[in-house]
Amino acid sequence: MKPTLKNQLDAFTQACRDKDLRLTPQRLEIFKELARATDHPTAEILHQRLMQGMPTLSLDTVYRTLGTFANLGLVNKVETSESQAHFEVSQVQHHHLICRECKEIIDFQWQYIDNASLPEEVHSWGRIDRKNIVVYGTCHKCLKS
Amino acid sequence: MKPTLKNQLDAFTQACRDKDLRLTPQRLEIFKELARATDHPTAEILHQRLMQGMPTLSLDTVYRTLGTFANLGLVNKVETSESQAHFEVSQVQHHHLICRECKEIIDFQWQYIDNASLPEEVHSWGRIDRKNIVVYGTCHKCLKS
DNA sequence: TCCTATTTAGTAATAATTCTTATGTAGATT
DNA sequence: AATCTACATAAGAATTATTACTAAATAGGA
Repeated sequence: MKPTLKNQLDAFTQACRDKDLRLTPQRLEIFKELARATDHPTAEILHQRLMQGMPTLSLDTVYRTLGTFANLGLVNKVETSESQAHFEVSQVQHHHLICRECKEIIDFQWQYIDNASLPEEVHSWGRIDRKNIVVYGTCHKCLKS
Repeated sequence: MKPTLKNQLDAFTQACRDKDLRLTPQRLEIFKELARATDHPTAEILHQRLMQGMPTLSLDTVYRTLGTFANLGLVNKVETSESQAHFEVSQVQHHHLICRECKEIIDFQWQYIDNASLPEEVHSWGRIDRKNIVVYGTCHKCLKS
């Protein structure tokens, strides 16, 4: 069950208050744009989209803000082996499928893994906060062409 | 059971022949150095190490060569959310533990997952070639300090 | 409304990776 | 073994991705 945009915004504004983070229009817009996105945009792409409604927004602010959000756990930096970082708003636990050809990133869920407990050696390594699966392959669209 | 360095080198030279890849001293040294490494070095660190024995080796060659090897599946680019790419020689299937503090990357095995089959939606997405788990957390060393 | 610490825009700087080009060389052919 | 040629390399320049600096703007509390 995906949270509604409104729920996400409420959680967001609450998190800002909790963390003494000022609720600036830039932060709000960046968060909303990312929450609205179904792809996993890079900072640059997000910046381009936001420029429509906020022509003076700087790319640096997008990077800085995404970094801040990521530290608070409000957004995730998606692990890829690409050079540009991709972002998403933290939702329910999920994993990623990445096409080696077109680089498209798709979410999927896999409860079997979410519920599985990690091997003992991992627990003795330290404190875990996130386990994420990244599956690489080639999507049908690219296989056809 | 970890393959011996000799086995890896044989597999490497064979792969070069198969793929019409010239067996240059640079390629050989880069591969050997990476096979010998137990950490997951970046191109830059690998370059530094290699400079000991090959003072004229250029950083660009290390990047180019690692890229070539990665395409052939001889080495893996480790998925991290850091900006510098980390590399490893492809070994038996394994996964990665990454400490958010010190950024150290540790390998671990998890047969439970290796043997599990992915959800149906993933199979219908396309052809899969690798499923990798990246676990983020904080290692004991960093928890203590 | 005013104050002040935080945040931002604009631009400069740095870091990571890739490209360009002249030279070198692996490996096939003789 | 000598020659040839397409591919690979070194060196440095160029690009790309991200972060830092600084003066001006502003969120949110007094």
